[in-house]
Amino acid sequence: MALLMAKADCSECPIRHRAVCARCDADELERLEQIKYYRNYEPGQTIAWADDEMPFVASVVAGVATLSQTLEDGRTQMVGLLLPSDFIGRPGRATSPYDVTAVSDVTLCCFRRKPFEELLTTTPHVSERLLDMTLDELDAAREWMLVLGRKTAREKIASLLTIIARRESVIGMAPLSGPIVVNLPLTREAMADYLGLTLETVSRQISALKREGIIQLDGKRRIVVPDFQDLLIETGDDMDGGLVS
Amino acid sequence: MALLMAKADCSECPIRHRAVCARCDADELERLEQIKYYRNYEPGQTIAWADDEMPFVASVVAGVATLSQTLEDGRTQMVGLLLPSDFIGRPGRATSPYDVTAVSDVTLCCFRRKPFEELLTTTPHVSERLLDMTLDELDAAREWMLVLGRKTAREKIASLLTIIARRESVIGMAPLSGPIVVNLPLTREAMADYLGLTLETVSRQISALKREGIIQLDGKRRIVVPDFQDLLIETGDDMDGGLVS
DNA sequence: CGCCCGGTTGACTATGGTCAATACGTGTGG
DNA sequence: CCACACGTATTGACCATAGTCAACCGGGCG
Repeated sequence: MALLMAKADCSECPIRHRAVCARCDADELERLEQIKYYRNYEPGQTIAWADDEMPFVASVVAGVATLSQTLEDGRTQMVGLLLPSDFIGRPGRATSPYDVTAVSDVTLCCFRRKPFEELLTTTPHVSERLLDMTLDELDAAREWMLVLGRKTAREKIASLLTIIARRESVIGMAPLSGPIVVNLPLTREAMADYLGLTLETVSRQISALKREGIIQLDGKRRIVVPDFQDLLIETGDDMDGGLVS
Repeated sequence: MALLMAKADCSECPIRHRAVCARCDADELERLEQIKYYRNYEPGQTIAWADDEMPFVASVVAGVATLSQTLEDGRTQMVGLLLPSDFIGRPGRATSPYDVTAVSDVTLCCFRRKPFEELLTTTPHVSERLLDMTLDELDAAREWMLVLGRKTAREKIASLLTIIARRESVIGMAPLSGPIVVNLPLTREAMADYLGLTLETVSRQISALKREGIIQLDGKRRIVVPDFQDLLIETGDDMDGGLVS
C-alpha cells in the first residue's frame, strides 16, 4: 500500500531528479515545499474528471495513472500513461480535457494552482524544466500517433511492451538486452484503450506472441521477454537504430 | 507565389499576435529582428529531413507544411499540420525526428538556433509563449490520437474538415455557422497519411459525404459545407458542446 | 497529341470487431 | 470448507470495415 508521508523532504524524494523540480536548487526547493502536499489514490479511483475543476497541478511520485478521452457512445482512447515523475495538469488552465485515473496505488505531490503559477513566472528553473517535459510528451504523443494510425494489432502490442520496458529501464530496474521482465500494470481493456483495439484482439495477439515464444506470461500482469531484439522486430520500427551485435 | 520579403518589419507581420513572438514588447521584438531571416519553399519541397541537422527554428508566416514519420516499409503517418503562426523545431535539440515538408508555397521566419536559445533564457515573454504553444500542440496531438485510434473512416474525414474549418475561422476568414468554404491544401494521399487511412478510402468517404449532401466539391481542393452542424454530427464527437439553437 | 499526376470507382480480400461461450482466480457468505 | 459470484481473460464463429489491386477518368503541360 502507498506510503502516507505527511510532507517528506524533497531531497529524499524518489523523483527529485526527473520531475518538474529536477533543476531546482535548495532555495527554490524550499519555496516548492511551502505549497506542496501529498495525496494518495487507490486503483481504479478517478483523480480528475474531464472538464472538472482541478485545484492543483501535481507530479506522480509513485504508481501509474492514465489520461483518457471518451466519446458519447462509450468509445474511449487513452492519450497518456503517467509514470513516476510525470506532470499532471496545465498551468494557466483550471480544467483538464481528459479523465485522469489511477491504475495502481498512486501517490501525487500536489501544488496548489495559484502559487505554482506564480512560481513559474519567478523561477526559470521550473518553467524551463516544464517546457522540456512538455516537449518530451509531445514527442511521445506523436510517436503514439504513428502506432495508432499505421501499425497492425501485433505491432501495436509489441510497441506497447517495448515502451513500458524502456521506461522501466530508465527508472533503473533492468538493462535492455537479454531476458527482461516487464511489469505491465494495465488490464487487457486498458491496453486496448491505449492501442485503439478491442480487448479481444489484445488477448489474441498476446496469445500469438506467447505461442511463438517471443514473450512468456508469468501470471496475467508480468511478461518475460527472452530476447528483447526479437520483440523489437515485431514493432515494425527501424531496428538498426543502435546496437550492432 | 510567396512574397520575397527581405526583412519585413515585425510590426507589419501577419502572425505578429499569434506566433512565438506574440507577447514581446517593442524592445524584445528588436532583439528578435536581429537574428531573423525569411526563407521560402515551394510545394512539395522538403524543409527538413528527419534526424538531419536544422540550423534554425522558425515560425510559419504563410502557407501550409506537414510533420510526418515514415516506417521502413514506407507506411507514413502525418503527426502535425503546420499553419501560419505555428512553430518549427525544438529548442535544445538540433535535429527533428520528423520530416518537415512544404505542402503549398511556404514562407518561414527563421531564427538561428543558438541566439534563439539564448533569447529564451533571457526573455520570459518568449519562453512563456512557447510553453503555451507547446501545450496547445500537445492537446491537439492528443485529440488526434482519439481520431486515429477510435474513429471510423467517415468520422475521420469529417473531423479533419472541421479542424481545418475551425483553424481557418480563427485565422479570420469565415464564421462557423451557415454555409462555409474549406480550402484544404492537401492531396488525397496527404489526407490519408494524416488520418491513418488509404487514399482510396479517403476518396470513397468524400464521395459518400458528397452523395449525401453533407459537403459539396468545388474543384478538388475546395469544399463547401452547407450546414456545419450536419458535418459536426458526422465527426462522432459530443456535439452539444456550445451553441443552443 | 499523348503522357503524367491526382483522383475515382469497382471487385475482392484480410484484418480486426462483435457476440457469445468458457475458463480462471479471488473474495464472500452459508 | 465448499459454493457461488464477480471481474478478468481466453477462445471461437462469424461479420464488417477498410485495405489491396486494378481499371479508368480528366486536366495540365511538354
